[in-house]
Amino acid sequence: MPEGQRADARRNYERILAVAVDEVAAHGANASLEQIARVAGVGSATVRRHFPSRRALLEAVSHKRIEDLSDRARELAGTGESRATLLAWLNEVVEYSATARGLAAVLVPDGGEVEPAQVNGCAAALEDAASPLLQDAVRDGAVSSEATLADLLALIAGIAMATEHYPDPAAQAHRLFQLAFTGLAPQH
Amino acid sequence: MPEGQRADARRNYERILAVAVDEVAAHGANASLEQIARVAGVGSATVRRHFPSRRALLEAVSHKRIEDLSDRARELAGTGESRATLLAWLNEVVEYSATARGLAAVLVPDGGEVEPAQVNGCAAALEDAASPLLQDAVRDGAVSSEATLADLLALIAGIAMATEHYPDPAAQAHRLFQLAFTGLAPQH
DNA sequence: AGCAAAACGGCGGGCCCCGCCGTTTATGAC
DNA sequence: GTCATAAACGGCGGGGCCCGCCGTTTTGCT
Repeated sequence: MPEGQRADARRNYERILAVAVDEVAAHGANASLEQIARVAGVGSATVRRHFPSRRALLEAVSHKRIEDLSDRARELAGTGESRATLLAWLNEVVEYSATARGLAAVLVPDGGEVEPAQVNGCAAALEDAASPLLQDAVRDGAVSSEATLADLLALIAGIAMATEHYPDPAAQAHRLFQLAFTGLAPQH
Repeated sequence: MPEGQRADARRNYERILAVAVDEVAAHGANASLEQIARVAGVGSATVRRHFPSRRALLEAVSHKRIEDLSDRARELAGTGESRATLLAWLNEVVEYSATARGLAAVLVPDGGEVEPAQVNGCAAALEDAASPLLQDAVRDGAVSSEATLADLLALIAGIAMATEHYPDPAAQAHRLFQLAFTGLAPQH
């Protein structure tokens, strides 16, 4: 949001964002932009001015949650047994991805990127924040050294997408993630 | 496809299905039904008559592959070391899910189901066919007894969805699945 | 050949996204 | 307070999509 923005524009931005949070929660990442405009009481062009793409809107919708998760990762760093700490944080990502619809979509590429190198500030922020957690767990030999945070986040996003329409999405997402974390068929 | 169907209807069905396979491969599970009608040279109502929902179309598109995978599971049953056999089959599912777009979508609920109990003949067919592979691996203690085939297929579907727009979707999907299979942080 | 029913496709309705442009509104300078 | 300017607005049209409808066409059987 640029400096020197007019007050009315700012008000509209906040209003649209608040409505978008609710609409995405109700209808998922494909919630109608025109419906968001209607509910917010603005024209559809106004929605587009503030959020030039669906992805931009979803990123804004998820921004607070991504900040919360990043803060949480920083809180957890160095606080306990490394494996359990990492798992606790990842379980919070799973929980958010499964309950806050739209988050999974911004954690992975959506095919609309012009420059792959410039995408995914959202995932990058989470990776940066959780990097110490992963490093501790790898250093302790508790976690596969091959897994990157990008892998972990993509896996969680995929699980959230696959379970979105299950009767209890969050429970199913946690179940699948737990299976993957522990390993479906670990080698001894 | 009903018995006693007219020859023209049959020809249209096959034509639409052939075009749908290509369009879904090119554009993913959300390929436009109208575009499929145009390319097939039929009216959009004809597409709907033969495939009353998008899911029905995707299931038909994926039918051959699901049959192939089911056949493959039956071929593999009892042929070797149980863990490796199961993994080989699952890797074929990963490969198909990542390269044949549309398959992931039919492996999980899509929110449109009226009766949950009647859905997912596709996943059920794969589960049935691969059940002996999983049982062997569980019996041998090579695979977690908690994982069901429904879990495995949902996980693979999620991975395919999350990696769909990566530069090399198949490689990324295999990577993520391998991590999950071996375990991100197996307990000793 | 005639008939009945299956199968067809064009159309309208509603919705969505997107770009456009005349109108409105907020802001800063005087 | 006034005025000018540019930011911001919203309505509209275009194109696309999905869906239901219904008159027309086509097939297959007698």
